Amino acid sequence: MRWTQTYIPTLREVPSEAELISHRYLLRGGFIRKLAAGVYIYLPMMQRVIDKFANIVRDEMNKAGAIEITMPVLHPAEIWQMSGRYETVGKEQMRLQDRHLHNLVLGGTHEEIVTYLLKGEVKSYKQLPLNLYQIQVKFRDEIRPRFGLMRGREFIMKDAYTFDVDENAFMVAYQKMVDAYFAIFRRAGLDTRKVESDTGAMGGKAAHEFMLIVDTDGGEQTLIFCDHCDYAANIEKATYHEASPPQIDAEILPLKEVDTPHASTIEEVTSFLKIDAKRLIKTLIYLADKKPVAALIRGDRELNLIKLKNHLGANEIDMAPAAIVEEVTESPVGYAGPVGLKNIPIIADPEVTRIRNAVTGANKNEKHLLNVNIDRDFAPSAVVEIVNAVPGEGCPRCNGHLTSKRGIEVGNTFMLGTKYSVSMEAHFLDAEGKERPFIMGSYGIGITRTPQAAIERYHDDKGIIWPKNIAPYLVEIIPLNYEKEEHKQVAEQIYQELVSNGIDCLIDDRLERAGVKFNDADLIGIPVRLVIGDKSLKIGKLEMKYRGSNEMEQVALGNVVAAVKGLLERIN
RNA sequence: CGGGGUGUAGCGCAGCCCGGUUAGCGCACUUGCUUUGGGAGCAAGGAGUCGGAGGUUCAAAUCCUCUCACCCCGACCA
Repeated sequence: MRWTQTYIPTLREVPSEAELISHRYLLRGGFIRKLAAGVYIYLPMMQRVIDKFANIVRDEMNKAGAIEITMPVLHPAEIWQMSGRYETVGKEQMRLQDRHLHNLVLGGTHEEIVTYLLKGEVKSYKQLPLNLYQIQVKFRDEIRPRFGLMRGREFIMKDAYTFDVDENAFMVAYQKMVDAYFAIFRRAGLDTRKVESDTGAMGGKAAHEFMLIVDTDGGEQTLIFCDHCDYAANIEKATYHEASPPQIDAEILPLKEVDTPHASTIEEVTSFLKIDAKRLIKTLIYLADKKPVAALIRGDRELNLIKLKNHLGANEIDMAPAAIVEEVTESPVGYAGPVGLKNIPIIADPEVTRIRNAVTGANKNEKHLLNVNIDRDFAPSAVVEIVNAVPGEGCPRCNGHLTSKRGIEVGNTFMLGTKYSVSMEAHFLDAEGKERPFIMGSYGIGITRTPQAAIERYHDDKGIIWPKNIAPYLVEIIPLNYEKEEHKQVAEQIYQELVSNGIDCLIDDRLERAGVKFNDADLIGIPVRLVIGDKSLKIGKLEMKYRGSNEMEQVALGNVVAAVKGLLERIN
């Protein structure tokens, strides 16, 4: 392709809206333009990246036995009512009405639609297993779209759905998808990690996420790894055992109320009373589906809202507003404690039950209680782990210790079980003629998000460094002065040679100065750069350079195709 | 949803407090000449409903009210 015949509107200045480096380069490099919050136009360069990645996905999915279909984006609301998700997915779902005032939704995922499809079609175990997938636009009305393609309201996703006769068959299908995912990301030049994750609104028994580890601000998820075994989990899901439990007092002491003027935060209380935060019980008041609950965690821990939400089986969970806290605790915010707390469920983290002679709020203004003890002074209604795992603590699986990294989710896999087949009554007849629900799985890959994640992972201060297999072009030819007949002729000849050898090639045939071309080339990040200029032309050569390194190599004009192929072999 | 902020030429911004010529600057764009291995120089030029609506005033980008859009932070604190 010729630069002058395609459309690559690079920008010199940084658009003010972009925060993440990858988002900036997408805008500056002329890959995307914003139409509305979380809604983007994919320009020619982005289109090529999307096509290349989608083709890798398609190829590996096909190899794994999945079959491509295309389902509608527009769904009747009734189908979502069948599974019950119309009520539970909430405001993330885009909803609209047609001229007949019929309720419709724009699909953010397609479990209901495939299940509905197969419900009427697949009636025998002989027709299974089945794995259907599609690559198409999805809509999710995100609370806060941001970071460009990373969290958009409209985006492209590959979603696959498996249907199996039983648990064993399902595990085979699931593992096939996991293997396919690793193959896909490896081909795209991305080293991903599989982590355990929360199932969220999708439901089902278990789930995994495929994470690209990054060390930039783009790492939207916190991940927990074991330094010894292969335990890996999203912080939402990660669990742990205490590596060095605090010492427990020998004696249970009598309850005592003390004044703690102006000390309402953990820090203020611990420094005022000169105690370790590990002795403190933090009492947090939440509203779970509008009903107040108290969560007790140790003073040095962080609450894990998802764990709490899952335990309660709530759809929505929010911090209680001050007025509710005051009503429930009969005291100003900052002095809540479990002793004497009436009429609301008290969920305690297991660590809390192991503190002897703890410190808590007294449910009175500027007062705390000392020597609080479980059973004698309060009784939790449930004891469940509701705090975040912390680096340094013990691995739940082995003797190792936990560490933490940041990552970007590029794919996910869900073990759905029979959630959808049962609720939507999608059954088949097994070999004994018995009616059974499908065992299902669903599998997503962010087609537009993954390339941005790749940029977040592979870039320098001049621009993108595309992995070769998702790069918009493999080679960029830069004739330094296209007006010079010799530069032009050599460039054109090399271009023809490469193209006829099936190598994706972009030639910068603009009448721009060298500096402009170099800077744009660095920005758009095409892996191999061929520079044609007087210096090396004098000796019958051109210059070849990989975008990811500073080393330049001179290549004889007659040997360019072989040299380019050789270089492409060696790079990511 | 809560808090903060921004809307002025394609992009990045100044002007707004303290109302007063034809609303500026840089980049980009057009034309000409020179230049030509890391974002060229000079000259001439084109381009703006000052986000929208209403109001105050002799006079509004500037003050007031409403509204829309977008960005950032938060929703980890009892």
